[in-house]
Amino acid sequence: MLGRRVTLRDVAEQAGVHPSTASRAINERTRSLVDDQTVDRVLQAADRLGYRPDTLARGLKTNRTFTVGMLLPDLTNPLFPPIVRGIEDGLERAEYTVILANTDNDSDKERTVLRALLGRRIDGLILATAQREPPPAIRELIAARLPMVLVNRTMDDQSVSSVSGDDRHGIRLAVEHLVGLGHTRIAHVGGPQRTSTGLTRHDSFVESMSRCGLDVDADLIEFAHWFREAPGAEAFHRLLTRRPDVTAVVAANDLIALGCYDVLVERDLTVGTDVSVVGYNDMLFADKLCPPLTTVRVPHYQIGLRAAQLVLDEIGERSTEAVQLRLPASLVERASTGLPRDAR
Amino acid sequence: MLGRRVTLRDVAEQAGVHPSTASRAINERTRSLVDDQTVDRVLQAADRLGYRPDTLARGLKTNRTFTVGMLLPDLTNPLFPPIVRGIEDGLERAEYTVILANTDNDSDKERTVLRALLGRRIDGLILATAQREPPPAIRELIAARLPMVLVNRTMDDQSVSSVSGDDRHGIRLAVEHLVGLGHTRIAHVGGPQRTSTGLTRHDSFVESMSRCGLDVDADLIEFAHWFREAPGAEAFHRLLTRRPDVTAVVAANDLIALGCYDVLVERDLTVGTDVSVVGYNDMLFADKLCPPLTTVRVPHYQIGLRAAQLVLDEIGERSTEAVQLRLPASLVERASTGLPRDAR
DNA sequence: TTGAAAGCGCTAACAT
DNA sequence: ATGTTAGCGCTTTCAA
Repeated sequence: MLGRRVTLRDVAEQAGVHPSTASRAINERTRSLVDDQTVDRVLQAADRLGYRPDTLARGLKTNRTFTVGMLLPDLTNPLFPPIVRGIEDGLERAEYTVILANTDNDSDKERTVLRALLGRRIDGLILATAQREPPPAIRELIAARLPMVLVNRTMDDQSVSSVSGDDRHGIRLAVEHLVGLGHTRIAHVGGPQRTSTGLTRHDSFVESMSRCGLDVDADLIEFAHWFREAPGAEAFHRLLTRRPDVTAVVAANDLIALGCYDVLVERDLTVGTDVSVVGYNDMLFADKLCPPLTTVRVPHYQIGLRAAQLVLDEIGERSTEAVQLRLPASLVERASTGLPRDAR
Repeated sequence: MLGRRVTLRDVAEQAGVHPSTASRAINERTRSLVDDQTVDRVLQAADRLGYRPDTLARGLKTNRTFTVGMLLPDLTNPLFPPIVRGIEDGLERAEYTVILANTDNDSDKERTVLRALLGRRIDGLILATAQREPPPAIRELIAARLPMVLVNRTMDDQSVSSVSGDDRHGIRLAVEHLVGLGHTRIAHVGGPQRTSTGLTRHDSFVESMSRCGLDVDADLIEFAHWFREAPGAEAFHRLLTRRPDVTAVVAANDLIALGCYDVLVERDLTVGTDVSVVGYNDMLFADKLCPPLTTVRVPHYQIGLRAAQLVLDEIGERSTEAVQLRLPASLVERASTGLPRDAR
């Protein structure tokens, strides 16, 4: 099976035809050019020998590698596995595969891994690392019209397609849920504002509060440097020190919400009774946390699936319009939210 | 940058040398064959033009694709992201990349994706799906001497290298911890016995119990069909119905432990006080569960890292001996274990 | 309908 | 130290 690779020439020889004929017979697209009987002979020979087309050699000729690259901050962030899984499944039918590259939010590393991906002649790129303002390397690729799709984020320049959840609506659901419970002093721990997710969620928080007739004091908002537990905890710590009267907090994502949990526990406050917490993403095990986290569900697997389809479309046709897909978000109520403590 | 790819010929032309000279100058391994000044000229030209070697074309010639494949059941199982991340990081320095393929524990799918991987001429294979008895396709690859490394699992035939945690010791730590707390009626919800992990953990459970002077009644053991919550819950349900007197359970992994949580909650029993539960893996958020899970920590990232090194070694040298690497496991005590209820 | 020939971008023998 | 040549496995003109 590996001793020596079975090549198209071997198949052609077996079938008693020229390699180019064998190629035509094996490729679905060109099969109609070949006599039916010949097709049969070739296919049988291929089968008998266990022939497997060499994707690379084919790519060298056709200028297609059947590979897309994906840039993401870190696969161990629970947000990404379902997205990646969706992408993989979406690419599979087209016999495409994805090569992942973790950037660890480091722009040097991003450049390096991007370089490696381009060295492999990827046919397209999926970005989960997009900032609102793309770095020069990405800008160049856009200019060069490399098929590209953003997941979970958008760029200010909307000439690149994206698939994300409806963050504006999601945050509104979160705020309305808390207001419905009777909360009025609601805080927001936002994410980095250089990302569209951070910006949109913050923006929607402010808007939704106003819409509910609540003042949004600037003290009620603090930003985490990054969408992780520790920066979330730091931000919420600052906020709570300044405004110990808040009864609820909307976190920009679930990991930041976990950071808020830590701060509350440290201050001997009970999550859900003393202070309500809402997260964002409904990540894996959000339902198993202590207490189970009320959060906004985003269809991550679907996001990945649609992103795969979009990038395949762009690879297929030379000119598709950029689209901004926004999949619906929904609220999942669990035990981390409850009536405000002064209503008890 | 993409308009037309910069090729080695372009670089050679710029530098006023023959393409093969340019190739030698650019490749570190052959650089010494070229005059220093020429090297400089070539490197400068390459830099100026933004040349990036074409990994595929190179692979076609050298019979190396700088790619390894990885078969895993499902990336969204929290066990895998840290392992994959370790593999990716371990391969990076060698400019290798990994292509993931999810099998969903379906042997048909495994064959299909394996076929796709082989079509890409992977230089090696990392298996996270190993059963104790490998399927024929894998057996063929072993016979063909495709560099291969197992992660987190081993095969009965030890001719393939593997990297895993020390399951035998890990389970022993779990049992001793429970015995130390005073438990005597300790159950085990095992994993599938066709996997080495399932088998070893069960085996070590029996051995460790005996070593502690406790009888291992056959009723105290039940197996989950698979390492996930639902099968774990079903198994523990059967067990508890038969033996409601157990005060502690050692689960074959954390997800099975979560299944046990569900069963206990359903029966109005409190995890950690009514029944103690120990998991295995210390997966992401095991510390944030309700209650935080006592479990055995396995260094997954390190497992991935070492696996990457091993497969690179095997790819590099034509004949390395198979090794079975076992990295140390340790117990992490949290709130899901406590004194037996009859000791309170 | 099939064959011949060329070439994708690169590297490795061989020749100079 | 460098150039020449050939070819990895495949597809795609162009001819027949």
